[in-house]
Amino acid sequence: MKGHRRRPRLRLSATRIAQFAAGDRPPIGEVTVLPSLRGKGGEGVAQRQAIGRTTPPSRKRLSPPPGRRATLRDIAGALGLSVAAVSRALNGHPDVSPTTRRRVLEVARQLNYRPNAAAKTLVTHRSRLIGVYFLGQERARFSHPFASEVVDGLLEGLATAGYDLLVFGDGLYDGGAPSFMDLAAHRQIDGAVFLGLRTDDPRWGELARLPFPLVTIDVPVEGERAVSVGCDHIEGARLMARHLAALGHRRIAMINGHRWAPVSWERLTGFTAGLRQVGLEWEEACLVEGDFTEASGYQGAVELLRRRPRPTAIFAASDLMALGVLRAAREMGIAVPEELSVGGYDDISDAARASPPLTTVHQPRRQLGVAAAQSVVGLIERGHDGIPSRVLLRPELVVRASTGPAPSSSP
Amino acid sequence: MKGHRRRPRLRLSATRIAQFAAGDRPPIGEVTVLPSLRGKGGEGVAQRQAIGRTTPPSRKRLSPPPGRRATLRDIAGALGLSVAAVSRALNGHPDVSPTTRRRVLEVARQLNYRPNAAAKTLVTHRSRLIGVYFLGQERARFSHPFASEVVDGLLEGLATAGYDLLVFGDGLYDGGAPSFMDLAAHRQIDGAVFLGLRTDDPRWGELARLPFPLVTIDVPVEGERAVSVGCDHIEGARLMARHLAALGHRRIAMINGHRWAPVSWERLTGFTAGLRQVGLEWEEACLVEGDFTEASGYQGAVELLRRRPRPTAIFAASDLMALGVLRAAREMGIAVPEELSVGGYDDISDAARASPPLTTVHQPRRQLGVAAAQSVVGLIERGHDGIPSRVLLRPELVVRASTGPAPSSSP
DNA sequence: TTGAAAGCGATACCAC
DNA sequence: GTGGTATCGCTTTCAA
Repeated sequence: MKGHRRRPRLRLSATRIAQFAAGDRPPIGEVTVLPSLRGKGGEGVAQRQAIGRTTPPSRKRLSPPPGRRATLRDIAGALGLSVAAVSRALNGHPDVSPTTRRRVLEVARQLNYRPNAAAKTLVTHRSRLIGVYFLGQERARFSHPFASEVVDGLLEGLATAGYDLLVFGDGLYDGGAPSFMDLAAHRQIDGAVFLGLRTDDPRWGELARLPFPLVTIDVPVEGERAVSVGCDHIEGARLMARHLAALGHRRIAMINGHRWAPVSWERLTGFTAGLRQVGLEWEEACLVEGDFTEASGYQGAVELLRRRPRPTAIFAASDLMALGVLRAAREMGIAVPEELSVGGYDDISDAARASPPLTTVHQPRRQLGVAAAQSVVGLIERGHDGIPSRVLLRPELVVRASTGPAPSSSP
Repeated sequence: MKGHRRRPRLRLSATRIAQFAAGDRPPIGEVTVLPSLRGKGGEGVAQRQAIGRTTPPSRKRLSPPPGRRATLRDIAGALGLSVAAVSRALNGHPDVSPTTRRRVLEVARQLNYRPNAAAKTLVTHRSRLIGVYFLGQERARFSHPFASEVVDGLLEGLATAGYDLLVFGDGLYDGGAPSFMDLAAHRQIDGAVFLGLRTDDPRWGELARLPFPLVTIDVPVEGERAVSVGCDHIEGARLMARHLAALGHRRIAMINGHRWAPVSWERLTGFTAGLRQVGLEWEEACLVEGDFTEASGYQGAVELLRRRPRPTAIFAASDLMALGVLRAAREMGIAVPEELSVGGYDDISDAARASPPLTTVHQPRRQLGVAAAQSVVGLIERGHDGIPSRVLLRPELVVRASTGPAPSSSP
């Protein structure tokens, strides 16, 4: 491996931009490569010394070293200081004279200095990198309607705190599910966020030994170095139950998610509790188990809608499944909401645009991500003191056209 | 900074899992922290020597050093080799004896050795990190319907090649748009992918000086170290034009994206060319400029639908805008497709579920991402030889219910 | 084929 | 306050 780098040069033709702005044609950037090689080894040292000699601690305007980025040594050399002093000045240590700090900062700016994360990581054992694990989704990671917005919030929260995000995920690597630790070890991540973790994941035991803080979304985990962030799904499902009951429905069915997701248990619990609160009985027979996907919602609906007497309302534990229910109803010629009310969960963007628009339980997905970010960062930087071990955000019922009064007579 | 690390320990109660599987209650992981500190400094050296002494080159079963990850020195010590030899063996250099390599690999496995990316990056100046820049989207990054799936493909392609993905984006950092280089310099990324780059971005000139290969999505850029990946939008828009014309439409309007996106020019060009091919005239008056958002599509539609004679078909250069058109038509009491045909572009997931389902031009988004990944990696590892400077994927017309025969009489 | 040693760029300890 | 220096884990000459 050579370690050398070409430095490309791009010239964007301003005329072309102007032309395109005038609706004429699109701009084309032109990139040409100049053969200047990246300096290394002895050459680099020579350059550094040259900088030290030609620029004594004076007011001369400095410019970045050619062919490579400025380092602490460059700043130290230009100022006649030691790298140690420069490092302290740059990192805000108290034991630097104000004058020195000022001069260091100024030269750093002039040389366009940027700290080298790799070097920093090597010596501090801290990378300022957070790993996000997308679990149980073969292909849809960022394009998963629920996960994507959580990750958006996560990214925002982490950027604010000065952390970067690294993505891991099932199905991305050869040879089945790789160990969490293997993925993490290479990049020395400081913390991790888990999305879609199932309780039957063979690697559950591994979470044990992760040498960094972790946050799970929607999966309760107890411990000093772990935080779980999620919505209060018991409450969310309860809201839906009361809404349907208030509309006069009595034969209410539910299509739940799979049993390996803690949220399934929570939503079922909340839903049945809600029905019970208004004096309705819940029968096990009204429950069908899906897996959160559209297809499973469709299937579950077909099964439920063939029963006699037919349920007048179906609560699906995810919007995707609820969309499947709508499709099944449409195909079976059952009018929504006249003959059947349908409730979903998540409030994904498709929900509002479905026909009819879906009544659902809104989850503040972006805030979930932000909360997750704050939790990992808090755990990393301040330890578990003052960091809640569990963060529960409030879900909200969104009533749209897919639910309506119970039909007076049953088919 | 101490550099010390606690090692957490988590015990997952197996009974609880079983109970939950039985529908009883959800599993709770229990994490407890043991006070064993991470070794460093002198301590670490002592451990290493101990390993070297207690395990001479024998067949003894080795285990990872306690409290820290194994390093090359551990392997070397256990085998009585030099770190240099171990490094060469692990990296597949030819100048190692087969026996040595075998033994090194075996010990590495036993010690659960993982290379340290930071150390490697520091010396090789290669990080195996690719930066993806989300531009021009304040909040929706991963949750943007177009971008998310491209990034999914990108991630997949990169993982296959052994690269990781780092995310940058506008609005993530304080103080306005930061320089591309500033973001990249810190982490020493090996290459970059740009999404949503506008031709009026003040940082265009900066692309010039990026010291690594770059790929733009949907923005043509020429140069040895740059590749642009996208769809053939001229062709895509042409397909839509011919489809609408074939349905008998004569008064056809278009809502384009903003002029700072090269795709806008391409789609307009293709659309007018398509109309011309079938003998239709294109009037500038039929063009409204939006900005790809739903709101701008709505506005544009309101404007167009107030005109007399009213257009009988509208082509929106993005599905989001087309959804806005549908909303406008609905509010204005104009039936789609009976009185107005609507075409979109992108085939986002909402398109198929819209009512009526949207006729649109499908873009293979995931493949776009995969192609981008292959391009950056190719550029990095093999230089520009044999790497196409531009990759154009084929779009596809998807006909759904939002387009239909032109109404015989005009309102 | 292997080993010794010089860094890569930064931090932190210990003197002064 | 400041400087010298060992060190993080690894790659890469250069000798042996």
